[in-house]
Amino acid sequence: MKPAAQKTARKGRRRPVQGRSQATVEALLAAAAQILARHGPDAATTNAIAERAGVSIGSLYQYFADKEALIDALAEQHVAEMSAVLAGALAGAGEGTLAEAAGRIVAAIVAAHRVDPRLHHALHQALPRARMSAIDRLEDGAVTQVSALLQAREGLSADPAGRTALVLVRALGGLVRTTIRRDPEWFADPALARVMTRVIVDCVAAAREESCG
Amino acid sequence: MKPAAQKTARKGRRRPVQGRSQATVEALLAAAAQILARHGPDAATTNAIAERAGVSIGSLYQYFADKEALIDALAEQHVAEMSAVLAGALAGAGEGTLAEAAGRIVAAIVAAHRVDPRLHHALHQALPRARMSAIDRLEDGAVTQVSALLQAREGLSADPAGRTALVLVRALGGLVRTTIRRDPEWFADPALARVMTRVIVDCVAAAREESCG
Amino acid sequence: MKPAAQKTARKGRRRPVQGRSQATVEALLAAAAQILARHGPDAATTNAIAERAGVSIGSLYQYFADKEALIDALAEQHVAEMSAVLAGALAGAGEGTLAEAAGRIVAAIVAAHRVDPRLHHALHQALPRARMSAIDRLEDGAVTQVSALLQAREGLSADPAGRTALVLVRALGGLVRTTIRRDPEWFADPALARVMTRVIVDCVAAAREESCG
Amino acid sequence: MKPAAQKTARKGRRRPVQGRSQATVEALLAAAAQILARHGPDAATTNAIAERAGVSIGSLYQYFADKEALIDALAEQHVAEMSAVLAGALAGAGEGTLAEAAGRIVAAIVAAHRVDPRLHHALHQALPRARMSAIDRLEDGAVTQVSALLQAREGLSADPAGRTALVLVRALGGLVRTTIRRDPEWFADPALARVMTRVIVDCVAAAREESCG
DNA sequence: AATGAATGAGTTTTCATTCAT
DNA sequence: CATGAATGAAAACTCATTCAT
Repeated sequence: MKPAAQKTARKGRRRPVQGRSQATVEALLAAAAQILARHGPDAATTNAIAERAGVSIGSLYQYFADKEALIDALAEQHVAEMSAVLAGALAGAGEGTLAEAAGRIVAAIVAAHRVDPRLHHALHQALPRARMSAIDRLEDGAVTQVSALLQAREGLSADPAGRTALVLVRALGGLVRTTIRRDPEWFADPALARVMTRVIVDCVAAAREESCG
Repeated sequence: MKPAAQKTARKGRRRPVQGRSQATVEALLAAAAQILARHGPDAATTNAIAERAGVSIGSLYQYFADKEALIDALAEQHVAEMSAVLAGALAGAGEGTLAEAAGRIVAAIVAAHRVDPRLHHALHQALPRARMSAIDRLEDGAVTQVSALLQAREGLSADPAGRTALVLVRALGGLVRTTIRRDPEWFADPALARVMTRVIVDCVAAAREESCG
Repeated sequence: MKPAAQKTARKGRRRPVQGRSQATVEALLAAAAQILARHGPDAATTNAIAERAGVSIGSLYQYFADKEALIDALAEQHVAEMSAVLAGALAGAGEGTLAEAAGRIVAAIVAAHRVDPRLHHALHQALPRARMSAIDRLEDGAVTQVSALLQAREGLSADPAGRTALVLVRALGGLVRTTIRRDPEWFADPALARVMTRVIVDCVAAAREESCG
Repeated sequence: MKPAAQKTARKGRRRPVQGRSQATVEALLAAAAQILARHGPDAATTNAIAERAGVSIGSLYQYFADKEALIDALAEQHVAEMSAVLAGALAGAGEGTLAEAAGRIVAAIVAAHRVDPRLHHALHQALPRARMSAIDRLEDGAVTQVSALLQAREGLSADPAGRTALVLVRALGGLVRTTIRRDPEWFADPALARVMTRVIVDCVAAAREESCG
């Protein structure tokens, strides 16, 4: 199911089940996340990761087929965390007026990006083009959820709902990522959230018009 | 004036004066762009670049202090091209109704990203956080232009105009970049342009309300 | 305490703890010494050193931050050996007549230079002016010992003793080094030792006169 | 006759006879001397030398078969200058008492080493072992002159005169070179000259005793 | 399982030298 | 003859990966 696990399994590495192994794997992932976030992709060598994890380089290869598998697993983990935050924040997001709902969607996107913005950026840089999949899947999940919400709330049909969700997630995601990198202090500004909310409301309105008209 | 040229000079590499040299430099930049766009940052080794340029590795170092200087120069060039396209497309963008103006802004952003989307993405990956400056400067230029346009057309004051421009450029830029990477065929769809135009119109309306109200 | 070790540590190379590592480091130093002595500084490339040591190039960099650190460590080792020989030969050198003492000093200097004359010369060539320190420290040590000996034996005060020791060590050192390089066979000639002994006796006499007169 | 010239001729480079060529060659030698003296052997690349000489790299190879030939020629030139100084200072050195003569010999050695001490040291490092010849020939010349002087003045026979001259030249040369590198300010101290003079007088006395006894 | 020493292919970079203009 | 762009062999150094202990 999990591609990283598949790959790991494919090359014959065991999936960790026991406590000690589990701890080692977690230490490695945490070390990789830390180095990536703090020092960027170039600093994230396998030796550096193992050292920071307090583990021998041999142990790293005990649990990950190669460096790629480790980075993939980390991306997977990070995406799962962001997804969880997103899903949680989006739980009752459909209630109230459209503006209220939009505000909650915005809050959810922002909250998700707060999980580990620097790691998020580093993974964007580190993941080879071909396998941006982990991060792309995050986006897809967000789109699906937002689309479902739009259909349920606004009675939009699948197509305009999906397209609108896609536009919203990508546009607001891009805005959030760039802002978090370039003006992290402005990121907390409620004015930004207001603008984003407005964009959602308008987009939904546009979709409804298009759909009905 | 050009930072890349400055750097090159600073480290003592000759600036090309003869025709032959000029051709070599251009071949190197073109080769780097091609490899970066087609095969990603990891494939862009100095040897590979020199080889594809049909030039010896020594020639590469005749004109660029190191690999970084070459990538910087390429980023500079690419950003200059995108800026030129953007500026050209934004030239008479202020005319007509707001919707028409917005449409032209969208067209400009799209046109700029059409210059070399894959290279653009590769540069995003290749440029370390510290030296994203070239690409960031492109964004800043776009923001400045859009902001000026808003002030001139809509009579907005500097602050809301600048903030609105920032939001628009980042949001639409993010949307465009992701879409061009993941759904390049959808990129040409006029529906996408329509949504983006609508977002602009609404954002401007919001800014005007906030400003006047 | 050992600068070379410090440097190695500073740049993050491991210090050898296991027996295997220790053997590798020794093999590398021996190989470097051999190549330096037999073929000169230009032949002492890191690859050549690793190869002659029967070790991969990667192993060299496991233990030495860079080529400079390796050469420094070798110089340190060589100087330590020469110092040990010198100190040993100088141990009871103060006994007997002045002529006898002088003879033993000469023997000590000669013995120290016999340790590895060709390596000694190669290090002189290989060490940049700035980092001749290792070899200079050897000279300083010799001066200190000879100076102490003169003060104890001849009752000279610190200043003339130090100056005389400096002159003797540098003059005889230079003579020995040049002779060992250009006329190695003459190096063993007792006539040479006789002349050197005579120089010492006379210099000491001169120092005593100057001091007393 | 001149080895460097031979080599140059052997590989088919012309010997410069015309004014312009002569000037180019001199500029190249001067540039090489300057770089060697100021920045050491590693900085003395052929391109750097040509550039500092204000001449194209091609011109360098017009007059010197390869880098070695250039360095050789420079060594030749430098040795010739030192030889000239030495010969001049040694001209009437045989007059007066032995102490006076010795004083003049010392002055000659010192004067010769003053020509360009840093270049002298750099050449010592730069010249591969096999071809120290230029500098060695300087030493040989000094030995010959001092030996002749001893024979003429003191009536020594060839053997002890030669041996004594060899010892003196090498010992004092070594002393002078080390001192000029490590304590350049002390180099001018008349006390140093006094000690050196004393060494000569004593050595000569020893040679006479040995010869007569 | 864990360790960490060892590996070596692959990268960046330099510099003596050539040769077309 | 002079020029300087071009060359490419070779050097220093890195880092993912293996394997003996």
